[in-house]
Amino acid sequence: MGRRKLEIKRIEDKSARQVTFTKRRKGLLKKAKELSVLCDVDVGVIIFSSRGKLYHYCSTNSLTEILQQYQNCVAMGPGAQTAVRGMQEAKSKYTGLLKSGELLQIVDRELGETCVNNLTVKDLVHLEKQLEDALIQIRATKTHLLLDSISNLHEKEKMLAEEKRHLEEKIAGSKADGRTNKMIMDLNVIADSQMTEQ
Amino acid sequence: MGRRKLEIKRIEDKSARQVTFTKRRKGLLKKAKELSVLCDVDVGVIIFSSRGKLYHYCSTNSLTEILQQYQNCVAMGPGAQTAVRGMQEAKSKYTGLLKSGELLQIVDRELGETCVNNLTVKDLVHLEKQLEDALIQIRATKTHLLLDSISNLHEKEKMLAEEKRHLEEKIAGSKADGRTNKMIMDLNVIADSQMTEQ
DNA sequence: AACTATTTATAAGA
DNA sequence: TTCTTATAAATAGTT
Repeated sequence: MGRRKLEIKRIEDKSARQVTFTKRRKGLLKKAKELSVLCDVDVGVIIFSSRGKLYHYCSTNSLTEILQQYQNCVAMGPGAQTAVRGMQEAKSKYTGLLKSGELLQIVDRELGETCVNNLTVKDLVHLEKQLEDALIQIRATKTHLLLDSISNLHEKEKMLAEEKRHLEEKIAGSKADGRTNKMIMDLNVIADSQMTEQ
Repeated sequence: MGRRKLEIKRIEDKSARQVTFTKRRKGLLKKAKELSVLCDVDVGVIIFSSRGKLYHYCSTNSLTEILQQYQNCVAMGPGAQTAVRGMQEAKSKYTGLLKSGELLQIVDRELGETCVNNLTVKDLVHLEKQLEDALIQIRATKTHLLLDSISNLHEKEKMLAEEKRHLEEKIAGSKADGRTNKMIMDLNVIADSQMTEQ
């Protein structure tokens, strides 16, 4: 839908790709919202730009809610072990920010012009303060990240423990009164209803 | 985009809602795919029908991978946001060197952005190291500048002391044999040469 | 960042 | 339902 028909393959021109990304990202999020409103369904969209910036839409309060539904449905099924591997791949794929000391280059550029620029001790004290403030912020962020990560892991641990308990109860129940056949029948009914649903 | 403009609110007629759901679901998943291919980004879409049936699209092998990335980002949520806000305040306080806080802008760009950025602890450690290196360099330059300044002052002190000694000698001499006029001429010559010197 | 010529998506009709 | 078609919406290339 534009001046020309566009072939669906990676746009090589970086600038054009960025423009298209902005336009289509907006379009996708809008359509997700419309779908959820018009049809009264839960929708979640997650977009990671190549530089790792996140954009998302979620019809409910938190995407986490939808993700949990999703993980209940799917992650339990085929391969839950691949999750960890996938995460590590994603991490190593990340090229890292401020590649090859962009920051130092800037400082160098400023300091290199010292003679011409008539940089004073006062200027340096100022610059020093800026860097110290930046460091403090970085460290605060890092600390928060670590603490949040830890509490997140604790949450997960609790959830898993609870799930385990539930499963154990179910197993104990089915062993106790021989309802195995009934259970299988019920599952088939569920499967059929999902197959006929559009 | 149909025969009529459609208001974006829940479609009450169940049958019409179902038809629209089918069409728009297909459209959304198609657009998600196009976005990921055209712009080379990771995209995940999750749709739960009102009856709990799941539809999804994922640009990578498994949605789980994307979800992990997402949870990495969100995990740092509130804490990081506070840090970012603090950063922005700090930034607005500074003008001067690195015009309009170029340095902090850069750190800000990397750290802040929207509510989320795919920053890991590793990234922060990297950024921290860069800032520390920059600080070391700033301080070295400052020290150098201060030492230079001090030795410069010592030089000047020596020179002035020597001049003083010369002048005293001359005064002593002129008192002895009445060469006062010649001495004044010599001082004028010195003053002129200093004014034309760059 | 706007514009506009086209393509694409889709609401209603058959 | 599925197919068709008129129309709205999205957007590619341009300025």
